[in-house]
Amino acid sequence: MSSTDLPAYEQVKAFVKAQIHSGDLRPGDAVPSEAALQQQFGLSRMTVNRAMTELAAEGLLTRLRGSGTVVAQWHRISSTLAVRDIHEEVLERGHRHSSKVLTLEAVKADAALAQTLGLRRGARVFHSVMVHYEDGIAIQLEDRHVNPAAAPDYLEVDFAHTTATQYLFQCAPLSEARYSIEAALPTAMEASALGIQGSQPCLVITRCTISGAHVASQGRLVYPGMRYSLQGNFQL
Amino acid sequence: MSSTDLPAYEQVKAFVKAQIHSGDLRPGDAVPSEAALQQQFGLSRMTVNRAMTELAAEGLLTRLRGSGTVVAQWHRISSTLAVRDIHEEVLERGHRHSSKVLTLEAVKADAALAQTLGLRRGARVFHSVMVHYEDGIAIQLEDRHVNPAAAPDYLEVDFAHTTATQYLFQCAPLSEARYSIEAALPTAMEASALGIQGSQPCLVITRCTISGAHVASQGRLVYPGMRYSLQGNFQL
DNA sequence: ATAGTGTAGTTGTCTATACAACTTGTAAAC
DNA sequence: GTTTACAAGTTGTATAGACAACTACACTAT
Repeated sequence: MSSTDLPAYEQVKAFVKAQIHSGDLRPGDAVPSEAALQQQFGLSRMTVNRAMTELAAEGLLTRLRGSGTVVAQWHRISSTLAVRDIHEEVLERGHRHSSKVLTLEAVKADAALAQTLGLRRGARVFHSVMVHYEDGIAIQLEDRHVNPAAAPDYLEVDFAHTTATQYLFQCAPLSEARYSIEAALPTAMEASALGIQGSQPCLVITRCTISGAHVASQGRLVYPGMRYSLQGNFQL
Repeated sequence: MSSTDLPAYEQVKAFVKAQIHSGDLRPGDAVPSEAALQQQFGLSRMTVNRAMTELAAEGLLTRLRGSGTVVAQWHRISSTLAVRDIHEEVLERGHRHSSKVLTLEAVKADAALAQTLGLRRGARVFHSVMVHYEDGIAIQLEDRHVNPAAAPDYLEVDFAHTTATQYLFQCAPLSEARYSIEAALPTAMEASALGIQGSQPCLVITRCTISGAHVASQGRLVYPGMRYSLQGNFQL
């Protein structure tokens, strides 16, 4: 019966969004109180409250108990950078994925690595280097150091049938991650593995995943700049 | 009286999070139903429902009406890339911000630009190029094309007292944005403006902001790779 | 065996109410 | 004028109940 089939709280959200959208409500402006919206829409306050609470969680509104609700100053783009398996990612694009293991070994941690993994210097850590291909073209080089405490059998894994990300997800559930994205030139080794020239800029994602108390792994993901870009879309 | 001062629904969230955290619940595993948690915690269903709904919104759980709740397969990193003013950003880091306008003009749109801005070829658009400095060091080159429909007085703005982002926010509230992040070499002009060598890789963010029906602006933001990195942190 | 039916269980939404915590402005007391 | 006290308005949280929409599974009739 209502205009559309959208739930009532979604309609309230859409209404407020539209007003921000159109410039009717500008950052800093006061938004009608829940009581006002409740009357206007003929809904219970809980329903209106859900709408407003969600908009606040999305970052569009700033609410203050006792004072009121205003349009937030900065609209955030929440780029959901997925920590996910590149295998799945390639398949989702409808392409064929393959990979090659270049290195799979145990090494002694140097000072820097020991610090990021939370181990003492000289501790045994696993090291792997792999290249991932999309339809035969190299798109990612994955240089990873793994904490043995998180994945004791890392060296025995058959990476023809699973990927490092997949395996690590299984044996060390993700609880926190830190990453940094920068532009850099590949090392000579990386350039040759990716089949590009050493002067070609690459997107480098350095990622550190934490599982419970352990730092599970530290990875350096190198993407050829010409073949890859991180994309995002932010609506409203 | 409850263990902490956290609201009940937050305690339920924390409980489920902890189980995922510890590996007690793994991706794909079934999570207790709302009815079960309701009994276990002695809460009403609405309270438990709020907890679970929020966890689902955060991407930790996947819920299916009629079927149940399972731990989500991929934990998303929501990197909140803020569409915000670089001026504020620098000040927040406790540094000094300054900028220089290199170009501020009206030009005729070529085919590509006309398409992204949703105008016809040859239409009048505004074009600005600025360099932003943090404590005197160039950190961003901002090359921007603006739709006159969104900001008619763009050429008259005094960019000594305001920034392009700030001004555009005022006259064209943001409703949607698309962006792409890639590594690339700067053009000769960009390199000299930033005071770097043309062979130094840069992080290039191409951003397109949409305000209502108009595409308000299209920008190319170039960051020297050695001086800038996008950082993110994802907890739980 | 197969198709259809029904039932129990699960999540999605909504209501009406209640109280708590907080802000703001006004009025009273000093 | 300054401080205090109070009242009205606002959001945050929680409850108990209700119905709808959907799934999964067991059971029945064919």
